[in-house]
Amino acid sequence: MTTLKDLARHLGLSVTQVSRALNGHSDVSAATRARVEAAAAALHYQPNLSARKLVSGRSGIVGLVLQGRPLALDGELFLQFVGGLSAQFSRRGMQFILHVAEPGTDILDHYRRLIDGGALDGFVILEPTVADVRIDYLRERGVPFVVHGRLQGVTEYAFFDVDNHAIGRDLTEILIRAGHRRIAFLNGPRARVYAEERLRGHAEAMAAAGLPVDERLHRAQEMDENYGLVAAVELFSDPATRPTGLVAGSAKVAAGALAGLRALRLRVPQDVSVVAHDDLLPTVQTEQLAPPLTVTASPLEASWAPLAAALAGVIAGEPVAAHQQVWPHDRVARQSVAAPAA
Amino acid sequence: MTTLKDLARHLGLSVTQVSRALNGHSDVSAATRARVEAAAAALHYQPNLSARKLVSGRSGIVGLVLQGRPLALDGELFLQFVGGLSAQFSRRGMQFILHVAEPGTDILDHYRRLIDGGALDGFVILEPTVADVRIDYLRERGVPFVVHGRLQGVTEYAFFDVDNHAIGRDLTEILIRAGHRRIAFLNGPRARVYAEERLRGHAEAMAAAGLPVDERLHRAQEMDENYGLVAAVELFSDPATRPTGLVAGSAKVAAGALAGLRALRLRVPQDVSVVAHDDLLPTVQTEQLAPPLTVTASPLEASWAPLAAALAGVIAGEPVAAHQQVWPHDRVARQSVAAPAA
DNA sequence: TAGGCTTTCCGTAACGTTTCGGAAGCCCTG
DNA sequence: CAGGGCTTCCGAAACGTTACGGAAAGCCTA
Repeated sequence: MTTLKDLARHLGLSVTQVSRALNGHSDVSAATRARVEAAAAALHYQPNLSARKLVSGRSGIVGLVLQGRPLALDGELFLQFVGGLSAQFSRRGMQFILHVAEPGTDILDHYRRLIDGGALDGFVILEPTVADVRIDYLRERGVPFVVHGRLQGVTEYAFFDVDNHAIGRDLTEILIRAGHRRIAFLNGPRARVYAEERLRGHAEAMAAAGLPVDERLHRAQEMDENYGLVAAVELFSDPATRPTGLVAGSAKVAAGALAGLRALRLRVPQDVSVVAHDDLLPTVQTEQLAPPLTVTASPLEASWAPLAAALAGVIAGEPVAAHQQVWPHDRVARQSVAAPAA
Repeated sequence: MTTLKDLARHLGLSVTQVSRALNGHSDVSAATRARVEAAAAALHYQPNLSARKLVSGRSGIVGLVLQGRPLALDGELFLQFVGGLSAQFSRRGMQFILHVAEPGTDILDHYRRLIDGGALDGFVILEPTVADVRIDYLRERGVPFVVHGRLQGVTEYAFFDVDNHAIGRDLTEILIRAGHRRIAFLNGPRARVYAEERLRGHAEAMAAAGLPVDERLHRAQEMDENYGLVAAVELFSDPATRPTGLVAGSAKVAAGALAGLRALRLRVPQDVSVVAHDDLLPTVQTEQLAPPLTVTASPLEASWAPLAAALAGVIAGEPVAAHQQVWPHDRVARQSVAAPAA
């Protein structure tokens, strides 16, 4: 293992100067810097992260803490999250640790150990809830973090998000404008901020059109295909109370719902209009469904680079306000919406 | 952050003695040790991994390096691997790093950087190939690693594996004993050791029964549902050349194959007998398929704890021979095998 | 009681890096 | 030519931990 000392000896310089040259400090002549960099490359010098951490207080390691049997998670989504983040942090020369907390253990204990051990510089928080204890704890301890999504009641934190309020509103409005009045709403699980936001947008659009919000047409659950299928069958099997439109929270939910409607021999869009929000994941492609789905769309994949940049920035001491980003979403009209049958 | 110095001051001891007490050295009185441990717990002392690494040469961090767009991986399998390993290492007080190498980059460069940076103590190797450059590199550099699966031509390394040779043989024998002579074999990708081993077992069983091996009935591919479906349709659509039995490499492949056979209006087991190897993953349950599948079975989940234990042991300097484990598999007869139609 | 062994403790050095304060050499200004 | 400022360098200290060598105290043995 090549160390700074080796380099210094080899170059006839002091360790200090070599370090400063490599780290881009100003008081190094251009000629020296070039010499140092060449030698570092030639000798395959890699800075020792542990030593650097010890003195600088930073390890270049960030983490993601997940709880629950992995089995309870959606494999596809998990892969997107972890793979995307890991690749982005790797690219920045940072390490990305995945820490799985077993169910039944106190999640804050895991954060405490990770922080006290001095191993991690910061955390990525996925799927925040409305009263998220993780956030409270990290804020209290002053540990850098970045949120995929947004919090309620707090503003001084870094985040990357889409406008879920607008998404809920847009999807609902698409159906309202087509003439629908009874609209099923398949949302994500209750306490999640994004689900609450979408619900708020939905309610707002309904109110703006003078329509009542019927909570019996709402569902709130982890979003997978099975959920969509079961919900569709439940909500649409009785012709008397059947809604005419359906908002699905994700492409998977939509695919499941389409299967359910098909099983009930309901046609889309003649009998039921369907819209969904599409994260543009590779598993379910909404333009390939039957019929191709009218959606709001925003690539989940776009999150990873900004999240990594934000966390790196906050760790480096930049103000969080510089790392608050709301990604826009598209509205894509396809063939799954029509006027309700008379 | 509580440090050893804090503890020492608080206890009126030297830093050295506190360190030795906490690390279970012999020259510490029982009374002192108890006092130190109590104080450590009370002050939430967590050893600083970076400092420990700097002096001991170990970081307590192990890694898994994956290459390829995560999209190319099977989400479910990925989740099992990463979640399972992460949980096991966490339990041992070790950190588990996931490093995603972008496609097109040299995989060995990633290992080199990780090792030279001094950040990692060892690696987990998944899905080894027959001439695996990663293994060669790690062996050459003397870095600890553990293999999920086995290597060919090398014996001094730690591994956890199932007997894929026996699995290939057993599955084939089940069909042969039922009277089948033409057997389709849906294997994993070519260069993977496990696939080669299974193929060897298959060929051996065929030879033992005096049956010819027809390579046109073989497929070798990443094992997912679509593969099973396409292969079944290809192999069984022509009544003239159609095999009477099928060996599927995984539950997913089997589920796909069953769908394909159903599409061809072939009945299982009346027209075609089907057997598979089952990793007992939660997504596809072979006893729930139609018909319930006759399988060899071995839980993939059993791998994580032994793999973690093995890597920890090797890092601690234990001989690799103490960490070579072959897990047994079950044979479960259900309703997917019958004598071939006359 | 002297010598040696065992138990229990401690001071110091070391790991590789960054930071802090200072210092040498040079050029410019008055 | 004295003084000041800039550029470029360096030594020493520090981060928190473990390893090494040694040392004090107690007990046993001869």
